[in-house]
Amino acid sequence: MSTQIGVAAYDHTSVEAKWRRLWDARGTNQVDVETAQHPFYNLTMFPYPSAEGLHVGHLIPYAGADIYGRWRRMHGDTVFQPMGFDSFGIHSENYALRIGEHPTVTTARAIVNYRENQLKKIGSMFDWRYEVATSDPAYYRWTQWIFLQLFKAGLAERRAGPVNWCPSCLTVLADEQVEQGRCERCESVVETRTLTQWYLQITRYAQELLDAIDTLDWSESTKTMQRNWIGRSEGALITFGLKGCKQPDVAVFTTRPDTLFGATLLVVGADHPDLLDFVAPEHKVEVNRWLRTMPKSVEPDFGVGIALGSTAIHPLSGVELPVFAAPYVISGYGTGAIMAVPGHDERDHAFALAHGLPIVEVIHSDGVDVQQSAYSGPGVMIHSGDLDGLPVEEGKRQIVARLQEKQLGEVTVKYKLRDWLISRQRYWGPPIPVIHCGRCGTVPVPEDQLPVLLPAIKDIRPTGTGVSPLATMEEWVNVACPQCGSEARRETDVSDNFLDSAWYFLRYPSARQDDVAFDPDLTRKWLPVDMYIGGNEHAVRHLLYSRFVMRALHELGHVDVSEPFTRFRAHGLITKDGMKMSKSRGNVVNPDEYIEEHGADVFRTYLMFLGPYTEGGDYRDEGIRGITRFIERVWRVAQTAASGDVAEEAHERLRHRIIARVDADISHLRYNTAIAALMEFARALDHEGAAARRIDACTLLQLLAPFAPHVTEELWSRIGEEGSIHDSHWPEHDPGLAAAQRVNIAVQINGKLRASFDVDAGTSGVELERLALEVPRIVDLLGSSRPRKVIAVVDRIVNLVV
RNA sequence: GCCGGGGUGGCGGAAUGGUAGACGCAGCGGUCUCAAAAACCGCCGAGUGCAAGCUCGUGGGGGUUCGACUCCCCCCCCCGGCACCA
Repeated sequence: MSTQIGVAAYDHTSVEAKWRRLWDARGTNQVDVETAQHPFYNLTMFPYPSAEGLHVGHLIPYAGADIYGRWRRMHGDTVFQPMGFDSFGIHSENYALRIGEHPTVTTARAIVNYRENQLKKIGSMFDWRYEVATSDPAYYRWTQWIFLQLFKAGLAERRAGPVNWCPSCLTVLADEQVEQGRCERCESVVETRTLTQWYLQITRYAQELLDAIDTLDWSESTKTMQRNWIGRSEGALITFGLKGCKQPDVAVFTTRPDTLFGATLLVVGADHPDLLDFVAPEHKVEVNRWLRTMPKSVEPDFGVGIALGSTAIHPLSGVELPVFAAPYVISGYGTGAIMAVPGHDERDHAFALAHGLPIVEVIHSDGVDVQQSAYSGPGVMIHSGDLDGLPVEEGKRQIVARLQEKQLGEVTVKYKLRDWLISRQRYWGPPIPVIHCGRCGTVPVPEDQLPVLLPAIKDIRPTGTGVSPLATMEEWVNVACPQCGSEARRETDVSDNFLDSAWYFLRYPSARQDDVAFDPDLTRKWLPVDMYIGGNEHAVRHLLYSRFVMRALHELGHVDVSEPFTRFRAHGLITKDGMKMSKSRGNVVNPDEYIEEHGADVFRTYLMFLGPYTEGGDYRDEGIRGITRFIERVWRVAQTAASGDVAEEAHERLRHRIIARVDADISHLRYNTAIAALMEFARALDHEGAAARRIDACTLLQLLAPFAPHVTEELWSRIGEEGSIHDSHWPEHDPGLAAAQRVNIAVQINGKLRASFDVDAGTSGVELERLALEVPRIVDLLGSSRPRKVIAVVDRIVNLVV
C-alpha cells in the first residue's frame, strides 16, 4: 500500500532550480509597494557580508521569517520581505586589511557571494529589487542626511570626554563594545583616552524609550534586556559641604537616602575630570603619584583608594567625614561621587575594611551583623536620631524631606543609558557630514551636496593617533566653508556602523527612489514593521538605536509613528556540541553543503524541527534523514491520491483538525510542532494510498508550503492545480469540525490511573461518573467500597476518591 | 553578584492543573530481496511478574490539590544577558 510504482523519485536539485528560475521569471515574489492592499512588512535582520559566508546561525532567522511571511501571504496579505547588506563597518574593514585588499573590492565580492550563492538558494521570497547595501553611496547619502537632521535638532553634539580606546583596533569603542574591560572584537584590554567625539543624545529619550517598551509586542526577554540597559533608578541627590579643598561642596546620588546617617566617608571616582579640586593642597603630590601608579585591572578591587585630605560635612548631623578617591566609583554615572555607607553596601563595606574606617549600622534587622557583612535588605532605622524606628521606605521620604528644607537634597532619577558615541577613527564608514570652519564653527554640509563621498584611499590602515585615515587626504580635507567661504576642514571621522542599521527598515520600501531617504506615502503604508525576527544579540544596541532614531524622526515630523517594530521575536540560539557557533571555536556549520545534498526544503524544515523556534537547540546531523523521508512521503502521497473527493465526515474532521493545529502553531512560531502535525497527516494519507482524498493531499501541500516552498510548488503543478501554491488561499477550517467527536476518558482511583473508556465528546460529568462506575475493572477494584467523592471533568477524566 | 530562559527516555523534543514521553533520530524485530541497501510495518522509560497487572519515574527537597512536568517555597546544575551603575 505504501510503496507505489509509477512515481518517479524526488530529485530536489532539479526541482528547486526549476522553481527558482520560474519564480524569478514570473515575478512570483515581487511586491508592488505602492498598490498593496493588505501590506505586511516582514523583516529579518540583514547580514554583514563577511568572507566566511552565511552559516546556519543566519539561516534560522531567514527560514523562520520566510515561513511566517509565506503563511501571512496565504492568509491574503501582501508580504514585503526585503533583504540587504550591512556592509560598512570595522568587521568588513578588518577583513580587508587582513587579506590586503581594499574593502570596496572585498565587500562587493562578498555581497555577490551572499546573494547569488547563498541567499537565493534558501527558498526565501526576497524581493531583490529593494536590496540595500549600507556602503553604497546611494544609501549612505541618506545615513548622512539622517545625521544632519539629528544635528539640526540639537541631538548630535561634539564634546570631549573619556572614551574607550582599543590599542589593537586603534579606534574608539562605544561602551557597549567593551566586554569586561576588553575589546569585543580583539579582546585587548581597553584604555581610557580623552578625545573630542560626536555623541547622539539618546539619553534625552531615556524615559520615553523605557515607557514605550510596555506598548511593544516583543519577546519578553528582549524587553527585559532593554529595560535593564536603560537602567532607571530612583533616588536622591544629597549635597555635602567640603572643607580643605577647592571644591566648595559636592552632590552625591544614592538610592538609599535612608542610610544617610550610616555614611562614614565620601568617595569620588578616581577618573573624575575635576578630581584635583577635591584634594587638599598638601595631598596633591601624593594623589598625583597614586593616580599615575594606580594598577589598571579588569577585575574590580574595592580596596583600592586614597584619602584626599579634605573632609565632607554631613548635611544633617554636621559630622565631618573623610573624602577618598577610588576607581570603584565611576565618574560617568550619577554625579561621579558617592556617600559610602559601609554597613549597608557591600562595596563600601570592603572599602571601609581595607582602610580601617568605621562601619555603622543604621538599618536594623534581627540576626544581622553589619560588621561581618553589609546588609541591604529591609529593616528599621537606628542610630539616625529622631528617625529611629522608621521602616526603610518611610525613612527615605523623611530624610529627603528634611534635606529639601535645607536645600541640600532632592528626589531624582538616574539612568545607566549613556549617550551614543558615534565617532570612529576608521576608514570604512560614512564620513560624518560636517565642516569645521575657524569662523563659523561646526557647519553641516548642505543637504544638496550629499553624499560626502568616502574618498578612495589606498592605505586605509588606522593611524593610531586618534584621527581617521581620511585626515591624510589633504585635498579632500581642505574645503571652503559652505557658509562664509573661507578655508575650512572636513570632519574626518566616520560614523558608527550601528547608525547605518538604525534606519535601514525605513529605506527598503523606498529603495528604488533616489530623491528621498524614505517616501512619505510608502512609509505611511509600510511602517511600522509588522514582524521583525532576529537574534537577541541585537536586543539592546541595534533595536534601541533604531527606536531612538525613529522617535527622533517622528518628533521632527519625518515619520508618523514613533516605534519602528510593532512585533519582534527573538529566535533561539543554535549551538553546536553545546557551544555557541563561532569561527574561533571551529564549530561553524556551513549550510551550503547541506542544501546541496538534501535540498533547501529539507534543510529549512529540518532546522525548524530541531526544537522550539524561540528557544533554539543544538545542531546535529542525525535526524535530517527523518525530514527527507517525510518530504519523500509527501512526494508519493500527493501523486498517488485519488483524483476524486469524497465528502466523508471522519476524513473531513481530521483535515480540519490538522489545519487548526498547523495554523495556530505557525502563528506562535511553534514550527516544530506544526511539522509534527504534518508528519502525522502525511502518514495517515500514505496509509490510504490511492484511496486518499485529493482535497486531503491539497491541504497537506498547502500547509507544508511555507516550510518547503519548492517541492510543494512542484507537486501543486503536477496534480494539476492552477497558479502558484504560494498564491493559493490557506485552507479554512471550521472549529466545530476540528474538535474531536469521540474522546477517551481516564478513570482514576485516588489519582492513580486504573482504566479508560471512549465516549462522545461533551458527555456530561454525571454521565461520565455513571459510566466510570460500570467499567468492570473499576467495579473489581472498588469492591464493596463506595467512592467518598467523585471528580468528573468533561472530555478528560473521572477521579474516584475512596 | 543581579536579571532572563531552561533541566522530561539512549538522543532532539511533546504535554502549562486532568491518561507523561506526541513527532523525529538511534536501536531491536519483521516484510520485500539470491543477498544487501533503500523503502515500508511493528516494538521501544525503569523495575517486577507466566500473565492481567503492580510499583517507581519529568534536577534535589518540602508544600498546595481529588489530581502537579505544570502552581508555591528552599536548594543544585546548565545556557544567555548585564556587571564597581551607588
